[in-house]
Order: sequence, then structure tokens, then C-alpha cells
Amino acid sequence: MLKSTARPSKVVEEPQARARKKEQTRQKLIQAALNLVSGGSSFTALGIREITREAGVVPTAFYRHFRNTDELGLALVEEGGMTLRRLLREARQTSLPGEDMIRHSVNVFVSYLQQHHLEWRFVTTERSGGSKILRMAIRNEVSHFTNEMASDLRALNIFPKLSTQSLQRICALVVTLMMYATTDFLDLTPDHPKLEEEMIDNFVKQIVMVFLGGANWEEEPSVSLSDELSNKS
Amino acid sequence: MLKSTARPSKVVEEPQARARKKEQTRQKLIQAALNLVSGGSSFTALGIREITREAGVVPTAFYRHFRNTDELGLALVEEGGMTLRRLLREARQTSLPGEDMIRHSVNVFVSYLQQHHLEWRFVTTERSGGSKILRMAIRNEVSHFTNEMASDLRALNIFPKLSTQSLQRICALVVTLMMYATTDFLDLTPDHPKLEEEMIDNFVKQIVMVFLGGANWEEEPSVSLSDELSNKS
DNA sequence: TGTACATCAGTGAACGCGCGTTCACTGATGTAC
DNA sequence: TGTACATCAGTGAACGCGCGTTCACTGATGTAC
Repeated sequence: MLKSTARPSKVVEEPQARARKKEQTRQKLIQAALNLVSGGSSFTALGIREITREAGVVPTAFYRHFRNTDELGLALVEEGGMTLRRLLREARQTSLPGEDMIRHSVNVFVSYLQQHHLEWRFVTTERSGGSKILRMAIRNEVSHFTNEMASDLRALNIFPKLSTQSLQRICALVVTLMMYATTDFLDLTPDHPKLEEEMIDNFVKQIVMVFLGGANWEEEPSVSLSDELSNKS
Repeated sequence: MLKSTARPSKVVEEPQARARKKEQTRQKLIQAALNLVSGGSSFTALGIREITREAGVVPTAFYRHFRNTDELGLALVEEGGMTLRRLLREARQTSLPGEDMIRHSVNVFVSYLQQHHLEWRFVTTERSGGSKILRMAIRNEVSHFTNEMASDLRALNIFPKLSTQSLQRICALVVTLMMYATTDFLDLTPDHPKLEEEMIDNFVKQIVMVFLGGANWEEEPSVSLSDELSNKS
């Protein structure tokens, strides 16, 4: 009786010891690619033999998981993007509007960047340099992210007067800054904490400036900018 | 006597037929690399044989001009950057302040982009994906560009109340947007003129928004943003 | 329960190929007298 | 002016090497009875 119950329970607990092992190898391959990219290689230049060597499996094992390196790249994009979205969403929700929220979000972002620098090196590199299919996948991920941010800002009611389009424009702007800053942060050496501090401060102020632009935006912009400029000068 | 004058004059007109020929080959190599990059390859992945084949010279001829592909990359960065700076500076000077200047500059930029898409594909790709030495060279070029723009804006006296630091921040912001937009413009297929129009319009409005933020910027920002937000909402 | 068979993730040898780099060379261009 | 020599951009053969991919394989895991 003990045996007869043990068998089905084993089926539930580890229904496919084989499948689990396979997934492990898959993860080893993904991790290996990330390690290599963080070592300075461009992902596009990575080879199957290089990756499998790093992963500690035989070259041909690669084909059990991916047809080619592009397919591995797509897996990387998916894994990387989701986590950050969840994280930053939390950051926005646990904070008050205004510059403090921005500074808080930026700090969350930068520390996340440093923790997951492997994934991010990959994403920022391939956004402009990868194969067309990878570029598109990354942009798709980025625009998901932008939309989420826009709907959060809408919920927070920070810019009640703005149209959805303008709100999305602001978010796209901030996300652009973020992606761009990523490259710079990733090239930071840890022995210059002062420089990092300055970069963060600059980054925060840029975002504040953008929000300021959003707060003063009139939906008929060509008039308002001229007004603003002539009023202030 | 004719001969004796002919010789020195020949020295002046073409002092080094050899050197000229060499320069021609050098340009052929550079152009070949650009062609290949525009064909979708990442520059980092380009090989010496690939480049020389495209250029129509024998592989070993490469070493007469560059020690390796990185050195060729540096040459590319220099050639590309300067031209755009000159062009955009002219665009800023032949136009009036306000949104029109922005729209005009953007149009100059986009049409330049399409004319020199080879160079730009290279610059935007390698800014985040190239070897460290290339990345640094490109950032250097970009910050030159930012500084130039800042000093132009200062001369135009558009933001009389802003500190130099804030002015430079604005310019850095705009340049970031520009670099980022480049990747998107380069992936445009010419059969969607409507999409291009929308992208340009969006781009212009983002810049206007940034300028608006700059016009409303107070040098003690943490106060002003909260003020703005509470005033407007 | 045990036995006999199927599946399939990972192995390891082998292939043809293009790579970067070396080397000795050729022949046009440049220089000295 | 012409001649004799130096320079050096580009050539072409050769090298050793790592690549992607194929193939038949092994042996642990899964399944049917």
C-alpha cells in the first residue's frame, strides 16, 4: 500500500525527471550566453561552440534546445523584460508622487541594473545591434513597459489635464532616457562612487525636467512653446 | 624650361601619386565596412577577409591601413560625427527660435540620416554594442555634439535664466532622444510615409516638451516640481 | 511487481569551410645623382 | 635628362585553428503489459 501511494505521488512531485534535467541544461545555456555577453562579447558574435563550452555541455547538445543563437536571444529578451516591469511597478506604487517618487524609482532601477547587469548588457546592446527579429522583440518589450508606466501615471492622476497620447509620449521619453542611461551605468567601474552619484542625480533631474514639461504642456503645443519662451525671456 | 617648371608644379598638384592611391584604398575599405554594416551585419562581427572582399582588395592589403578592425571602427566614428555636427549647426542658425526651429532641425536631421544611413547604422549600433574603445570614442563624439548645441542655445539666448549646467542637461536630453530615435528611423521601410510622418511629429513634440520643461525649470528643482504638480492638478 | 521496449537528452567523431595572420614577392612610384 | 636604386601598396600562397552542422551512438528515464 505504501508503495502504491508512493508511485502516484512521485508522478505528481516530479512527473518528468527527464524534463527537469532538460530545463536545467537550457538554463545553463542561457546563463552561459549572458556570462559571455557580460564579458564584453557582442551577443551577435557569440557562437554555438562558445556558448556550449561555457555551459559545460557538448556543442551538439545546443540543438536539443534552440535551432540557432537567435532563438536563444529571444528567450533572453522574454526572461529579462518581465522582471524589470514588475519591479518598477512596485517601486512606483510604494512611493509618493513628485521628485521623491522619481528618485526612488531611479534608485530601484539602478540597483536592479547592477544586480542583473548581464541581462541588461544584452538588451541594450541588441536593441540597436542585433538581428532584426531581436530588435523587434526588444522594442515590443519596451513598448509594453511604456504602456504600463502610462497607465500607472494615469491611475496616480499626476497629469490630469493631459491626453492619453501626451501621457504616453512622456512615458516613452522617460523610458528612452532609461534605456540610454543603462549603457552608461553598465560601463561604470565600481571604484568611482562619486561619478555614479552624479550620473544618478543628472538622470533624476532630466526626468524631473521632462515631467515639468508635461505639467506645462498644452494640447495645442505650437502656440504654448512660443508663449512660454517669450514670457520667460 | 617648360619641363623644369612642369616638374615642381607636378610636385605641388599631386605630390604623392602613391599616397593618393593609398588613401583611395583606405576609403574603399571604410566604405566596404559601411556597406556590410548596412546590410545587417553587426560591425563587431565583421571580419578582415569579409571587408577586403567587399572592397575588392586582397585580405593582406588591410594591414597596410589598419592594425585590426577596431582601428577601422575608430576612423568611422571620426568621419561620421563631424559632418552631422556641421550640418545641424547650420540648421540651427538658419532658422528662428521656437517650435519651427525644432521642426526644421529635426527635418534636417532625418534627411541627413537617410542620406548617410550607413554611417549612422554603425554609430548607433556600436555606441552600446561595440568594443569598449569604440563605445568611448562614440560617447566622446556625442558629448562634443552636446556641448556645441548648448553653446548655440546659449548664444540664441532661448533660456536666459538657466545655468550652464541645466542648459547642458537639456541638450544632453535632446541628443539622447535623437540617438535613440535614430535606431527607429533606420528601421523604417520607405513604403510607410505615414508612419515616418508620425514618428517625426512625435519626436518634435517630445523635444518641445523637453524645452518646455527647461523653460519652467527653477534652479532649486525639488521645490518647483512639487509646486508645479500641485498647482496644475 | 518485474520485464521488455520506446524515447530522447546528451555524446563524440568527423566533415568541409572561412577565418586571421605570416611571408616572400612584384612592380609602380619616388628619390638621388 | 636619364640611370640606378629605394620604397612600399598590394599580391597570392600557405599555415593552423575554430567554426556550424551531420551522424550514429549511449544510457538513463518513461511506458505498457
